[in-house]
Amino acid sequence: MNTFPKTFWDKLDDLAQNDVETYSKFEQPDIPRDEILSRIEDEVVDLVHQISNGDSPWLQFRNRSSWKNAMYLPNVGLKLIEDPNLTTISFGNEGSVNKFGLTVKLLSMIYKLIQSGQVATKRDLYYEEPNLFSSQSIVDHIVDDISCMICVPRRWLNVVATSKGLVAGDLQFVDPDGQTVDCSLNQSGLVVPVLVDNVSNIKTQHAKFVLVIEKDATFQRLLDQGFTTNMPCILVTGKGVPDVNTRILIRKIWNELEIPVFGLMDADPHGIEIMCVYRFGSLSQSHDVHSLALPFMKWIGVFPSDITRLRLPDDVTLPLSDKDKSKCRDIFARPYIEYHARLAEELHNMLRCDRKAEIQALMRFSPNYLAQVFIPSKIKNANWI
DNA sequence: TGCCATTCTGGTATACAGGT
DNA sequence: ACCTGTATACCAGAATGGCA
Repeated sequence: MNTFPKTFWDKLDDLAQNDVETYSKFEQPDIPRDEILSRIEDEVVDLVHQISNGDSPWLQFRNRSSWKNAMYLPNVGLKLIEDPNLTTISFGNEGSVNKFGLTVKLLSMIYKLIQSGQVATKRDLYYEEPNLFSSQSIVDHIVDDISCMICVPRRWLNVVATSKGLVAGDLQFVDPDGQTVDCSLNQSGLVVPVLVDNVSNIKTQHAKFVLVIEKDATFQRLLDQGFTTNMPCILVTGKGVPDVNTRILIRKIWNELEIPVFGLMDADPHGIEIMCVYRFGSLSQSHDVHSLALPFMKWIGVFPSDITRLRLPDDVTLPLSDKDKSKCRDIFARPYIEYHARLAEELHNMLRCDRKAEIQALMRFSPNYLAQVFIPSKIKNANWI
């Protein structure tokens, strides 16, 4: 910390102030338990009406897998449009009768959960009837469809997923059990609490920024090297594609502490996609973009252009595979690209040079290069996207 | 019959836990 | 040291169904 002049930290303060003025903090409106229960009841009443009219019962929900149903709002993220295409599953349709049955079954399970105030993981739900559901991913899909159908975040249905992300550094909070937790005391990072909504009293002593890291390996390495003691910051990793809890926690940290959030990803199509999921939100969770997207996040690297700028040798980079290239083209087609010219430029860059690199490639220069040179200089020079 | 949309399956990537 | 199973998320392509 002493190696950086005061102006360095002042700049971060200015940046933080600017972010707070640019991006709005979203307070989730509180929907009472009875309201959620009555929304489920309404769905069931509809089914009864359909049956008594002599029709095959059906359910409708907003389609979360089509890009046509999503729009990009700058400073917000990827949002489900107001009038999206609806998917209909019906008892009378051979292709969807199975899903219809499972959806009704899960609706009843969720209703009981909310009524009794119990919380279950998606895995718990699956193992109640493993033969019926046949696979975990089917339960995952349907639960998310139900949350979209009755317009509440999944966690409010008392259905959670075990957390995957880790957090470390100068951060203290009161966890859902009421215990005060100090992340700086844990040498290898603390698992993000499952009921992250109930995390409160988020505080820090000195942290000036949050650094989001794609991979666990890099996260651990930075911790081992004492990155958080040299730089007053908070480290977070989602271990690859981030789960919902990790993204909510980062959002909460920003809400409370009002400090800049930086992202460090691989310089490959997959790394860029993960950056997009953090920053703009994912397509399949676009109905809950306000509590998930991090539009204020700044991508500090590794940029595809860094491969040539830093002259990374060929033996630590790889040519793009066919799948990488198609992933690039895929990201190009997404609605947020036209608002972020430099992001598009970096994608072009990667396709043109036909090279990708992982964060670990920077260790070619020296083991400490990432912590002592790369990250500080990116922040100092405001070299982010 | 061919087209389009929807649904399902299997593949990608990340990482950890536990058994052989 | 490897393999299987667990978790997260996303996407490509096959299979299916409705409609002109």
